[in-house]
Amino acid sequence: MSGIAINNWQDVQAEVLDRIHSRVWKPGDQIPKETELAAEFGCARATVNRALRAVAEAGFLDRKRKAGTRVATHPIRKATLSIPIIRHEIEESNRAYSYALEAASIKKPPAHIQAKMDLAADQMAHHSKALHFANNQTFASEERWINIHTVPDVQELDFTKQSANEWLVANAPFTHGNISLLAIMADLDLANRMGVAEGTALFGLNRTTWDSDNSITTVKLVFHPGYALHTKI
Amino acid sequence: MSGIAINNWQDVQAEVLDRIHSRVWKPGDQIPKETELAAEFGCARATVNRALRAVAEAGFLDRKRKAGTRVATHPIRKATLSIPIIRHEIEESNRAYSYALEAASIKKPPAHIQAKMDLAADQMAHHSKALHFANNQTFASEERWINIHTVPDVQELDFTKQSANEWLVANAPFTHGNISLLAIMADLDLANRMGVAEGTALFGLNRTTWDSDNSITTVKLVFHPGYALHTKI
DNA sequence: GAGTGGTCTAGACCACTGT
DNA sequence: CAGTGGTCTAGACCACTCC
Repeated sequence: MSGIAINNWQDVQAEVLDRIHSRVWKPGDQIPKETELAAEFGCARATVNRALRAVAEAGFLDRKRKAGTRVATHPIRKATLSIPIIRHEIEESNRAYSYALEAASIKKPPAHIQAKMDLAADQMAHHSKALHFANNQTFASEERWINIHTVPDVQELDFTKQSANEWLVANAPFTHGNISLLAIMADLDLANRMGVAEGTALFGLNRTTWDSDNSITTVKLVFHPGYALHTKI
Repeated sequence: MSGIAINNWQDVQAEVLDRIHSRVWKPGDQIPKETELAAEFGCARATVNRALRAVAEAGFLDRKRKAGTRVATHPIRKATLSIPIIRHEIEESNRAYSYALEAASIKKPPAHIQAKMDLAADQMAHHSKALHFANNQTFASEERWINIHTVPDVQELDFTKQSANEWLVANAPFTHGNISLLAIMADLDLANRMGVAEGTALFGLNRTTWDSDNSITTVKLVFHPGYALHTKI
């Protein structure tokens, strides 16, 4: 007996995780089928299914029709990263947020931006640079391109007060996007804008968002020295 | 009419996402309750629940008992990051993986490691340094501390052939852990070990894993210049 | 107190996939 | 082809939380 009554899918999940963790079920082992576990736990198969699905999503089980359910051999797999909105991140730590637009214009993007946003060779786009501050210290710099075909309204807006990101979030919903995380060495321009030494290693995040097949915006965020992204597994 | 028959929870999810995306339901709006949607779509409430739960997990909806379901005002929230096992990552790109242990010993860890692993002040730990190669080029460096109280077997092992990580994954299952992602400027030692110029900006990942309240291991991985982590949202 | 989402059940059928 | 997980249904009760 496991000693604890099983009444809901969380209990089943806890019991399953305990068996994996205590190596009753070892990595690579096939575990009993849903109907057997349901009988053992005295609950419906749907409840077992709910629990096993959750554990599989967390990466500890591999499930396949017909082949059954096996304990994952390499459980270090998925981490959920919450991508913060800069203003929220700063305000949640009780610091004062401020924002400064450095430049904004419509111009032809360089080739690597055209490729990233799937723009035609002669297509113009909205370009902007801005800085985000926490308690008047530079927190992050942002360089952004916006697709003016997908988001025509952007040409009439004033981003000196409201950040482009906040306007876009509220007014140009996206269907999907991709994110890259990388280390960046500050060049002279970036170093000057952010008030750090040239060559400083900075944490960077590139994000491109899409409305179906149409790119909306691509942004390169570079954070202050010492910034780190945290997550639990 | 939406024109497409709704037969399963994925269809419901697609329809819900489409309504959010096309702004039939705007950010902050309360959407119809589950029973109403079930009636509209001609399916069971459980099916609607399954779909809405999935959309909420993706961050596009906020759900509360009694208060109902609302469209999230800030959908940019969660990204699932798959933390790769280095050997797999290299082999999947059809490059030859190799590994070199540089040092291994039992010694007293520095204070910040003691704090990170919740070790007593006089407690010793297993320390190792290693390099990972892809096609004989340096791919990443690793510096690791292992809690010899939680994992006593580690003292009898030879990590010259098998990497510590692979042994730990198979033999010391963890219940939870935390990960930090950051940018690192190569100091002289790191630069020499990795064959890069001093001061190069490198992508780093720190991970500590736990077996309930006992730390298992903490590792600092530093990747080659140009390395980036990718994810979709 | 009442309304909404959260979950359970029992049974059924479907879909993928290994043999 | 057969076994396993994937999903649907209809109804029920529970738990949280706003008023």
